[in-house]
Amino acid sequence: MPSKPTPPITIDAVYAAPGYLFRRMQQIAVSIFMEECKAFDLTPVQYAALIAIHTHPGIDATRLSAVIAFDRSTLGSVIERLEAKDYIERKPAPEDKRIKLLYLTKSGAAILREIIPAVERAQARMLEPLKPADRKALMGLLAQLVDLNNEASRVPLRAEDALEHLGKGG
Amino acid sequence: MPSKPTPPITIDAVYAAPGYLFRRMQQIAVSIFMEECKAFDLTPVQYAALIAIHTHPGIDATRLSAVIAFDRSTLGSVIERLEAKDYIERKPAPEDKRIKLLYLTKSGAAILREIIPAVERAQARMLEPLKPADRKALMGLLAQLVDLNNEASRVPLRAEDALEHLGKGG
DNA sequence: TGTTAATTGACAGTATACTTACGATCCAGG
DNA sequence: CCTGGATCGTAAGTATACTGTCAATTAACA
Repeated sequence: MPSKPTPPITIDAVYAAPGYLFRRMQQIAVSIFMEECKAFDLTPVQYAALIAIHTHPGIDATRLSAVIAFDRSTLGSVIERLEAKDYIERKPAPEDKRIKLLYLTKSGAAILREIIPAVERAQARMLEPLKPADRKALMGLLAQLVDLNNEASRVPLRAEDALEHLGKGG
Repeated sequence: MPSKPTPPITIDAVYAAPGYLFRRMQQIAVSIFMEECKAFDLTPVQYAALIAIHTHPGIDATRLSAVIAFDRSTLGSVIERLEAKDYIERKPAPEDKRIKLLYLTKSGAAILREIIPAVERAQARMLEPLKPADRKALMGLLAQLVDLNNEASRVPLRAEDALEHLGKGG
């Protein structure tokens, strides 16, 4: 059996690789999001952070990073930018001097309400080329895969654990 | 009908959004790639660039960016790093003083051969949690979606067009 | 209680991505 | 031949991501 040792080293293997397709799809998704939301000066990451703070007012940066599965280091600058735009504010926590609690400002709540239709349009456009049944199938499989691979990423999603500090945890 | 105007503004809507899942899956994919390939000091992007140069020796940076659908500006620094590691070399094109042609060095060809098993392991690990039939279904749908959305991204893939300069185009 | 563990936010450094702009160069038309 | 438009590489500026480190602070434990 002379053929098996060396797989063909060509670009076509890359095109079909899961990692390449995931990267490509992410690029496309960001591009569509930015296009639909260009009137709002909000990136996908900033949008997710705002939503999370809206859902969990008074959350701190570390827990926020767990709730949206973003890197904590990166989140620092994201928060800075949101604060500079006056969409959120940081308040020191009385019981723990290390922590700064995050809250939406009125501007932040307002832009969130306004941007939602654009975001929904963007999300719809990403899947638009597929037939409705295929969209469902793809999202189902992807949600499954992301969930099952949760621990493989450096910043696993901890949607539940992160909320105990707010007194809502079980 | 009082209920329809305002969709619920919660983090759960984000978790189910295509854009969020694509971003999350990309994070996971990069994480797995880096873990499997940490012995080689190559990022996914650098790997794809090396493969593309290996497949199309003498390609220039602009065409390379089209072949792997990477941003041209970003690619400049990627090429710099690959050159610094002595994996590729840039040679001026005699017929066009603007262009620099890209070639793999011996080190570049060697590391490519060595890293391939690790890359294959990484690609397999990304899909491992799914049943084989589901892996196929997911990859099929995703490949379809990426292809149909090709023009939506800032840097559409131009696998074929990019090669005409090499005298192989039709 | 006092030392150690762990946690939090911040920073430095590297690597993608994208936008815009600019000089050098090539090409097409006149 | 020469001017305008296109293309090439490059750079500056912004925004994610991740690694590693650090000081301050808190918690845990002997």
